[in-house]
Amino acid sequence: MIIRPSPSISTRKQPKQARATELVAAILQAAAQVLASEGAQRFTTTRVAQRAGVSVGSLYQYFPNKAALLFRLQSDEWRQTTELLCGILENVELSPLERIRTLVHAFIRSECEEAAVRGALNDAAPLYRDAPEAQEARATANRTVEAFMRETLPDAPDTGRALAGELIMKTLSAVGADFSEKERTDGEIEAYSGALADMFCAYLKSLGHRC
Amino acid sequence: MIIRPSPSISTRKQPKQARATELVAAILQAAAQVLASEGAQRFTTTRVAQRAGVSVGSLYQYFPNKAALLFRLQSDEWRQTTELLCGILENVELSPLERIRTLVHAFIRSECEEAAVRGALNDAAPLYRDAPEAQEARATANRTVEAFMRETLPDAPDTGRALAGELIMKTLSAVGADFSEKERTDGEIEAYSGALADMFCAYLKSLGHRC
DNA sequence: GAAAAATACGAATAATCCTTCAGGTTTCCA
DNA sequence: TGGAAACCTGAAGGATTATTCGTATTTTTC
Repeated sequence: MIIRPSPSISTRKQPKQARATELVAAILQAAAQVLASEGAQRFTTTRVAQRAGVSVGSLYQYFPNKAALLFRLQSDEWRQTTELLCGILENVELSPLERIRTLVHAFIRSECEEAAVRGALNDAAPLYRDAPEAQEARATANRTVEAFMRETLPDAPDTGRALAGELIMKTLSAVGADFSEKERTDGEIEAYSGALADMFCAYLKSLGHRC
Repeated sequence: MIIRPSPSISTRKQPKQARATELVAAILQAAAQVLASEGAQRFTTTRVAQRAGVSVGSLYQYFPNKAALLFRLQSDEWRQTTELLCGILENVELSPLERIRTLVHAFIRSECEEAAVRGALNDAAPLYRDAPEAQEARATANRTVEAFMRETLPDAPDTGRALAGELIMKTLSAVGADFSEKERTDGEIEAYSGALADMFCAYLKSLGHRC
């Protein structure tokens, strides 16, 4: 059993003036660039500051430590992805299975668009994933999926439904991360997300979804 | 695009005397212990040597660098898992779908048995995964799966079959890794591997497997 | 039993990195 | 306009780590 000291990620200070806001934005942008071009291994607060054209000290005024900076990047990605996916899930014009298909496609494509950043962010996950903030973010995502599953499988027993939701979500995120580790062509993305959607649909049908 | 210098992992020297063989064994055992108890972050050659009761210098006589030691651990796990799974895939007394079910269960269980080591090994993957040796190991695994898929889906077109095989393999390994990140009860393992097998079977059936 | 080969040792090296802090600059507001 | 608050700086501290290499010990060989 691994016990990692959960890094304190609480924000240190909020920018109040315009220049500070710009500075934070510059740092975040630089951080993503460093992550993408140098990898998680060489992701360094000094390097980020240098790339942003500011001093390290400034960085530490708005991020208490390196983990906080990484978590912020991850958090922003999450928010972006969540919005994308929720929009699809709530689109009542599509049947549940069509929504799944659309969702898988959108997710895989979005993962591949910034493959380098997301891959490196994944490699760095041990640094921030045990923070309470990160755990709560995952819990929120779970609830959305659960609601969708209730709609898709109204007759299935609660436990089976919850399990199916968890499985689909885990599969999507884990396989998406793995898939986006290499650069992919549009054709590959199309084929892969199609197959993944096929698998999910076949599974849901077998669980009693009436189509 | 991330370009990592691929760490040279070629073996440095083979133990020729009995004491050297024992030393290597002690190092490997200690390495697994350190990985499990301290995590990838604090996995250090010095710490491994200390735990093994030998000197760091001795470690570096049989492993050219830290990555090589990690890769050796991963490699041993792979060999072990591969043997387990091949045994199941070649069991002609079971139908293909029964084999899938058995395989998924065995794999998930095996992942969970040494969850701590495998999880940490995963976290450390960036250090060794780009080595040519690691890439070749993955290629070998692919061929086994392909052979099985040919048997399971004799009528499907080649491209679709290859994709399905890749998808199932990726899903299994990615989801297994994610699932084993927390400690699991036997019940959870049973339920989860059952659901995963259900999903694979439903998918294969939808692809035209006659059952 | 002595030379050679293999093995073991571990202090020292060289490099990297996170984070702080004392002191200067800019912006705000009354 | 002047003081307070916010902001920015970057050299330096403190800590960790991967790896080497000169030396000492053990085993093998002849």
